[in-house]
Amino acid sequence: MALSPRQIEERRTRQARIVSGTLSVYRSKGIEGITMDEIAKASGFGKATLYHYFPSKEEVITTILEDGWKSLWLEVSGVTLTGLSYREKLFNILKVLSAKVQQNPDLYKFLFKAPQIYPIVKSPDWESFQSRIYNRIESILKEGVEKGEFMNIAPEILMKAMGGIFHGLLLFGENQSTVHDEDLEKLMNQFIS
Amino acid sequence: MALSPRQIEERRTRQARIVSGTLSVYRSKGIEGITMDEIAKASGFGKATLYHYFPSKEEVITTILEDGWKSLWLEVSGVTLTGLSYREKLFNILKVLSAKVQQNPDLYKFLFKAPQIYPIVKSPDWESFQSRIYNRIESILKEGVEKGEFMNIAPEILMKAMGGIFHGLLLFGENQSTVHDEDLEKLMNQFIS
DNA sequence: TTAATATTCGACCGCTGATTCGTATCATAA
DNA sequence: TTATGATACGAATCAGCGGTCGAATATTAA
Repeated sequence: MALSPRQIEERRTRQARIVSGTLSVYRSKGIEGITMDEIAKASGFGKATLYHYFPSKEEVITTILEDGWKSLWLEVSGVTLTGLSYREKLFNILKVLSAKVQQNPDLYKFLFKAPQIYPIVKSPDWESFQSRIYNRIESILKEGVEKGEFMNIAPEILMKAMGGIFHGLLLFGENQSTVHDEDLEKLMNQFIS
Repeated sequence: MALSPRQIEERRTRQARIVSGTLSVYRSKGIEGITMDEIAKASGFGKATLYHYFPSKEEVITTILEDGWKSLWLEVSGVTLTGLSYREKLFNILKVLSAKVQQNPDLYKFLFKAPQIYPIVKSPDWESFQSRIYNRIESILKEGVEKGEFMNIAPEILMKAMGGIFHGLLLFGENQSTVHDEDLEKLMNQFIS
């Protein structure tokens, strides 16, 4: 018997509740503290019930990764770039990324930390979103360097350095005081040109 | 009965063998793959024997952290800074760090990754070495900014960004192609001034 | 030589955490 | 109203891992 629309809707709501419970466990107990018992407690279900909504813990994790990377990608892909200088293109992308990240830092910390700890996730769909983002940035860097708008250094290195700055500013340390667009822009401009 | 010098020496050798086995497990199986069974296999001892040389797994880990951070600090503290511009001071320090890190990337990846995963290591002696390094760099940044030699931005932010670059260039990704001093210098100069 | 100590190790113990079982209740289509 | 599936969950089960045990073998100070 097929599920009614309402039932499907409710299933989704409960899945979302579980996902959000998982993130709240992450927030309070760190990534090692994420156990099915804790997720159950935090999301208000019995432990066994979780398995009606996700086939495994891994699936909970990958759902978070996928939702997160996808939403970042949607943000990035929505940025209009036509008729802008490379510097502006780059900065516009970084700006939306930074806004998104700062609006829910724990989620985005999780996005970077989780894959280091649960290494071999089968069929990592989320990676495709991640690489779309990276590719878009990297190609801007590459063209910017070619056109002489950016400093003349191998684009891969530039990319790594950029990624590092982004990480350092937004995701490092406990108390990430908010980073303002002006600071970000200042640093990036300085860095890139 | 006290141990003879030779026995002490041999103990140390075996401890070193265990430490190095641990790092090789880390290299091949990642940080989650580090179990006492694996360490035993990799270092050529029976599991029980490990406990004659280290009281616990945690102690193996902290030994690695301590040795690593200490050796970084020794390198940094040996850099002469008198009579140099802030830019040169900074670059000289980064240069020795970079050399050290690139000469054994897995070890230094481990130095940064391990504390994220084994969070509450009692009496973390290694942290003192870490903070000595950070302090030395941060104070150069601070003075450089004050004296107007570096770009005018809050030194903490500069510090985070610097740390990020360093991470990004040297410790990120699987295939860290070697980063040459010239690139490092170019990036830093660009960035800082 | 011999008693004490150092060294070695596989098998076992206890715990933790993911997953499954068995069962009970609820909603709904026939 | 009743049979089927959806929902719920605490109690088992099972596996992996840190750490210990007990016994064997080597070394060495007397």
